[in-house]
Amino acid sequence: MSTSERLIEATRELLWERGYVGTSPKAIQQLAGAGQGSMYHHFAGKPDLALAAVRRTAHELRAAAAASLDGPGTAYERLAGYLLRERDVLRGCPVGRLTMDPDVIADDRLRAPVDETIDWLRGRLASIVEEGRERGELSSALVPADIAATIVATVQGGYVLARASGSPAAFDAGVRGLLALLKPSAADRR
Amino acid sequence: MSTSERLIEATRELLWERGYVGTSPKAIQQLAGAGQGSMYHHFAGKPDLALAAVRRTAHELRAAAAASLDGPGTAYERLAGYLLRERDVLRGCPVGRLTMDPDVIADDRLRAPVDETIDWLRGRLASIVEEGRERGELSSALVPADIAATIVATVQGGYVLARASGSPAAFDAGVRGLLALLKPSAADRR
DNA sequence: GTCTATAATCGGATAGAC
DNA sequence: GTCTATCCGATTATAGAC
Repeated sequence: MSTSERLIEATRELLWERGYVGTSPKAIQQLAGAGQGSMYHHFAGKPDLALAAVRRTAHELRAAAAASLDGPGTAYERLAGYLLRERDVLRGCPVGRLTMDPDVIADDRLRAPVDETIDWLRGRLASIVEEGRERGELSSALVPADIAATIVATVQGGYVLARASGSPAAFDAGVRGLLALLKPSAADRR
Repeated sequence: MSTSERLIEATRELLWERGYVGTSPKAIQQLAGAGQGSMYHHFAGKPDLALAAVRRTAHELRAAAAASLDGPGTAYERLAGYLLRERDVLRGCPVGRLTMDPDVIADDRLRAPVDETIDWLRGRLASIVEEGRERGELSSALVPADIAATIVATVQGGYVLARASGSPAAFDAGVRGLLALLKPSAADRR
């Protein structure tokens, strides 16, 4: 792996673990096994390197979500597949956690990939809910965009609950609760 | 207000805004209008001061939540009251945001008030869901502890969505979606 | 209780040799 | 491309005078 690659991967790791404010160039260099000069040769500075790292992480998250959401099955099954897919729950979401970083939110270039990823996910989930409604798999009373927001929020908030308690159990409980609420009732299958 | 009070209030403010890692003693002193010696006279150091600040914030959050949850009304109405109460959405949750701070999670003393607060909230919400089930106001198919986790997660995750997009709209959408899912259907009111 | 002085280390980067 | 040297301000304190 090239030095530039190692620097980006090290930055992704540290951003996930410690956030933007908590990640120093020195720590990145050590994890990447690269010297200072090397880092500043490949990247303009910390924000530049972070941008490359965040973009890559955002793309990967999108691909992983798409893998769950684009499969076969009813709308409910695909939503359940997404919600129940394996996650490193206690590490949290590598994209969502950046929203709590004031320096990320303050920088439009850094915030953009975060915003776009979450926005894309909401849109994708909304269209699945819409499909479910049309096919009578989900209650027609549901507003797709609202339910999509609820789903993404439950996942993002589930990480908060898990990290607060030090156990993934709370994340799982939140997901179970949501799936129970989404579950089509006999009345909806008309 | 005493110097010690001003230091705690300044720390609460900065922890909310910038997190633990992003908050320096110097910034606290400036915001509090206190000198270094003054701060180290009243508190042992940054962790000690942060602990005092976090405990107070946790207590206040609990009191605010209780005010919504202990009122009159049906279970659904009280849950809706809690979910729809006024919030400084773009600032996020002063307690929940701490879970993304590695130094807070690593320190048991700092994590404890966070864990206890969220745990208390989950319990309080679960008992309201349970009441609603017993009175036939909510579907008896719901598992109170799971729904409670879903509610807290939706709120915590709603902050993430809002901050990602730079607008409170996404938070509101998530809450609307959840309320629609919770809404008792004719079939449940038997 | 509060102030100023001092200090070791880190953060974030630039310069220039190799 | 990578390395070492250097820089300046911030971080997180401690010591001791007032």
